[in-house]
Amino acid sequence: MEASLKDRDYEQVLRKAGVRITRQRQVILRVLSEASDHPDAMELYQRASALDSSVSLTTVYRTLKLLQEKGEIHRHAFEGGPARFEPADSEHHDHLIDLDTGQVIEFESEKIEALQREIARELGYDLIHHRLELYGRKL
Amino acid sequence: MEASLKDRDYEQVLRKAGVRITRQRQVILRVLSEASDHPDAMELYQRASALDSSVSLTTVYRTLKLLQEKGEIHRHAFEGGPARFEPADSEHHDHLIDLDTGQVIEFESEKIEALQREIARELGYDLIHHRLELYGRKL
DNA sequence: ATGCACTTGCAAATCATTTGCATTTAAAAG
DNA sequence: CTTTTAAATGCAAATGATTTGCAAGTGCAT
Repeated sequence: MEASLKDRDYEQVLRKAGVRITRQRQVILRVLSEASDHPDAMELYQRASALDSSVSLTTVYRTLKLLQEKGEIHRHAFEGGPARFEPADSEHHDHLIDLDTGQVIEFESEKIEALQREIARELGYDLIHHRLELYGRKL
Repeated sequence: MEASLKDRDYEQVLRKAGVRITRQRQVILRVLSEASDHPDAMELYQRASALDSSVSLTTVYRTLKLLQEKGEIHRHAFEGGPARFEPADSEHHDHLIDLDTGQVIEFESEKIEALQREIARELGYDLIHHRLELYGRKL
């Protein structure tokens, strides 16, 4: 299963950073790596505690923060709702949010990326990161 | 003063919408129209209550929501901080946030706008609105 | 002037997230 | 394997931003 491969990846990173691999963390890492949607903390908590009832929402939040700091996951605060998460392993991309369903669609545009860097530079800034979200409805 | 002109504008819109012009709202409208930075609710509350101590934070929030619904102001939830507001009268623009000072710089790029619409369409979506924020540091 | 629906301030509620603390546990050391 | 101990956990309470219930106050059409 690809999931266990990814789990291992997370664990390696965490171990290397001197972080203990607890039972709860294993479950959360598994759930995270199996998610292809962009779940929020509560959703992850529900999926995790279904596998192991000893997982608490607090630990989900703490683990998410940890992984975020290690750069293993990305946190997205989309409009009107809790933050949603996704593994960081894929290529950089931005998001289109379906206003009716909340579904998140990923896309990338090197043209836009380039324009952003150019604009920042023109304003005298070094672009550290950006947030580009499109909100739309199915045609 | 330009401020009083804008105040009047806000009042017209609100009156037309059947909204009562209270003393508190007048002060909040004035403070909003005089702001050229992008203040948050607490900042607006402080500026407003300095002019009229009867203004409460609750009313600031209620008025902001009201104006937002009428399309008179824009609310921006930038990363890591409370929402910030600005009058809606100017042209559409996006924002560059100085990571060190929190300063907000406005910019616009018709190229990026066009690309966004194009991307949404390619994904089968009608673009309703978007959020483009650049986070950077002075060169 | 008068009435009443709209507004207000305050306190309490909400929502997402974080933190304090006493208890448990991973995993390094022996 | 045991011991040791700093790190991690769950729970409850705290936070920060914003909203809401409610009793009291007030625009403004008549």
